[in-house]
Parts: sequence; structure tokens; C-alpha cells
Amino acid sequence: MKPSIPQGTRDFSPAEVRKRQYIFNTLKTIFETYGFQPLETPSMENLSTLMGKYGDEGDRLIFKILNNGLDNPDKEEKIRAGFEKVLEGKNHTDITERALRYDLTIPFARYVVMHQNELAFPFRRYQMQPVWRADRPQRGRYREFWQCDCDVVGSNSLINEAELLCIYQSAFHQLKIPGIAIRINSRKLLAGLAEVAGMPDRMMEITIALDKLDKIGWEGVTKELVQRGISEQGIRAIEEIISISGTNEEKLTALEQRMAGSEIALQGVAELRESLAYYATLAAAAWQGNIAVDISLARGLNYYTGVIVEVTTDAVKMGSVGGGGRYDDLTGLFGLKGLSGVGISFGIDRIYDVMEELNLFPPQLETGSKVMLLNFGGENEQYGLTVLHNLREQGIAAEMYPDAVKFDRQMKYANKRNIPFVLLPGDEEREKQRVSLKNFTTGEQKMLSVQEVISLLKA
RNA sequence: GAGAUAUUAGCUCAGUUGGUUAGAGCGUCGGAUUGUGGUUCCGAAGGUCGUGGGUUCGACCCCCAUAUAUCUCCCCA
Repeated sequence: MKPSIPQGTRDFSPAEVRKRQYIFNTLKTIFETYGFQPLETPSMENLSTLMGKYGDEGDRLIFKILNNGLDNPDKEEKIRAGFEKVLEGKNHTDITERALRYDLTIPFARYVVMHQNELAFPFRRYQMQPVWRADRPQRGRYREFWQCDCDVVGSNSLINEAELLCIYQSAFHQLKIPGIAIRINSRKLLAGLAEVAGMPDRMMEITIALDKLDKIGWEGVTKELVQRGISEQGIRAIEEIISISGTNEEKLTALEQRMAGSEIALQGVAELRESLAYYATLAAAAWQGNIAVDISLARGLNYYTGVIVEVTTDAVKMGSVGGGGRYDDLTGLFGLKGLSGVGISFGIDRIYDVMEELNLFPPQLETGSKVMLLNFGGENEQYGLTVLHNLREQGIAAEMYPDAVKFDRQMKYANKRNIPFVLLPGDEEREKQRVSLKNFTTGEQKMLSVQEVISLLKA
């Protein structure tokens, strides 16, 4: 049979894994520096934990796992009844009761609720694991992809927002990704916008349309708003507000004036202002780009309630490389009320694609063994193994060709593997208790003692 | 969930308006070179033309279905 892998999934070659780990390690170091702790949750959750948390569209994209034992004759009637429900588009626990993780935030909320008595709040955790979505794959969009989340729960302070902004800046600075733009907004401003437009209950529809502003332009947004039944007067009010420009402070001041009648909008402005002030104190001067207030930023997830952010790069045509926000009552879904959280997510698969396209990975990531010993067979093989053992004891990454085949072949192998040095333990070397070291870059070769080889390779 | 384009050797791609044995470069393998790689030279292997049906005297080419990739809508990281 012809081997294949499921749609939207990928193998990662040794070189790719090294590069991905470079990203993971960079982020991990930053998270730890900011006092976040690692967490891992299972690949599958109970379906009931996930359903209804991501909107109708989200529910449709959850990978469901078929129950085992569906062929059990004793349960045939129950299973047939359950299957009827499935045919009607509903889930039934007799057919499926588990599903693959759809994101890391809901499992995190579930974990916090289950372990609330053991945790010290505010609880700061980071999590880097794969998630699965039954979406149609496209460029930069997979059915299995890794999320990398960093959240704080149990604190209302906007210092958290500022710190997360710092983490974004620090990460993209260290990964050297150019053209980074961070946009920031508040769900409260969007709610205020709906109020000012005279349609406070239509916030979701307004924001979904508004989110497409940089893609389809104001004209397209207008069309969509009309389609969604927003009044002409409302649309004019929205246009007036989103056309506000200037520095962040100029925008915030203007928003304050234009939306003075909306309590919630004023609250949103105040929160943005405070978050940015904390950020200014914490931020490093070297970080590129600034953070721009953008009232048209929406973010899809329906659990955000406060500040929201999104990170993009204009260096490569690609969707966002990160996003996040504050959600006031996430754990409320699982019965723990009054716990506020705020978090960000890194789209590491997209970050990888961007870095690959721009050639941003350090070249030295590729190296494996530093030295390979040729296998001369017989007594020389024994001698080679002894030398190999000595090298490894000194912490030098080394390997010996396992078969005593033609030297030509062994050399070609080392060359292809990009191993920088080759050792030749042959008759003459063994008799003298020495070894010949060949530098593959220069082609230079010298007969040395094992001790000399070790100090040379360690340097 | 809807629409569009593509799929020929391990990889990147030619090709045939439907007509015997389907081509190249790179890679792989063998040899020149069994104590010397990366260069060079010589040679070889490798394809049911994505898969399954249909039309036809005859299909890699036309039609239908299906899988995968890419793009648009939708949604999202």
C-alpha cells in the first residue's frame, strides 16, 4: 500500500524538529523568566467539556472520537437510538463522549476549577501542546497544530496585560522576526460602539463585520453591516468612531469624547490607557515597533471580555502569529465564579513558516555528532570503540560507523551528515596508540594522541 | 460546509490537438578509487502518468466519482 498521513497533519524531519525546538525553547525561557509555570493536559477531553465553548462554528470543527464497543450486541438498541440523534446533527454520549483538544484555554480553565484548592492564585501557567481542528487545511493552517499559551488567572490587575505585552515583544525580538505589529483593543469599547450605534445587543455582529476592515475595506464592512441589519444611522456612528486616527493617546482621548455617553466604553478606554502605562514602565527600549490601539480589532473567540490583542508581521503574507485577551468569567462555565483571567497565544506553526521563509533560524542548529570514527574492522574496530568511549565520557557528541565497509562509503556518509570531523583508527594509529583526525571543512589531517584530539574537539 | 486549480521517477518539472517501447535535471546505486569525503568521468536502477469507474478499435490525454495539495468564501492560529 501507498503510505500517507491524514489531511492537514505533518511529519517533522530532524532538521525541522531542531528548528521547532529552538522556537519552543526561546519562548519557554521567556515564560520562566516572567514567573510562569508549565502545565500539560490530556490530548482528549470529555466532549461535554468542549461543546458550546467555541460557538457554533467551533463545535462543528471539534474532532470527535467514536466510542469503543459500538458493536456490542447487548447495547445495540441504545446505540442505534444514539446514532439516530447523530444523523439529526446532535451528539450523543452513546456514540461519542470524548474529543480531541480544540485549544489550550478551555482545558486550562477546566484544570483550574478541578484543582482550585491546591493552586496559589494568581496562577500563572504556560502550555505548549498540539490541538486539533477539523478545518479545511490551507497555507499556514493545519488540522493538527501546536499552540503555545501563557495565562494568568485570579488577578484583575492590568499589570498582567502589560506583562503579556512584554512577553510578546521580548519573544519576537529574540526570534528576530521583522515587521511585527501589535494591535490592542477592548471588548468593552466594542460593546460601547454597539451602544453608540444604538444597537447594544448586536455587538457580536458588528464586531465580526468590523474585524474584516483591513481585508475588505470600509465599503465592504458597510455592506456587511447592512446585510446584518444595522441601521444607517448606526453605521454612520460606527464610521465616525473607527476613522479616529493619531497616536494611542490621541485616539483614546477622542474615543473618550465621542463615546462619553457609554459607561462601558469609558471603562474600556481607561483600561487600555492603564495597560499601556504599565507597559511603558516595563518595556525594554530595544524592542521594535509599537503597540497600536485599533478599535476595529475583534478576535473571534466569544469568551473575551476586556483587553484584546493580536500580533501580525507584514514581512510575510500570513495570518496572525499571536493573539489573546482578558476573559472575566472563563471558569464560571465550570462552576467557579468570579475568577478573572488574561492570556496570550503564540501561533508557533505560523511563526515557524515565517522564520523559514525569511531564513531566520541560526545555522548552527543543524549539527549532530561533532566527530565520526571510521570503522576499519577487526582489531581496529575494537580500538575505535575504546576511543569512542573516551570521547563520549568527555561529553563530545561522537559516533562510529557501525559496519566495516569501504572507507569511501563511510566518508560520504559523514560528509552527507555534515559531521565536521572524522577520526581514522587504523593499523598504524592503533600500534602507536594514536589516531588520525581529519577536518572535513579544510581537508587537513593530523595524527594525534587521543588526549590531543579531545582538547582540540572541546575547544 | 460551498466554489476553483493542480496531481507524470525519491525531488523539481517537460511531454502527447486520443495512436507502438513516457523524457530531462537533481538525487539514489555501481564503477574509475577496497587508508580518504566534498570536485570530475563512466554506467545502472527507478514510472499500472494520484486512485476507482466510464467513453473509445485504442486513454497519461476526454467524462464521472474519490483522495491529497494549493487558492477563494466561511472561520481561525
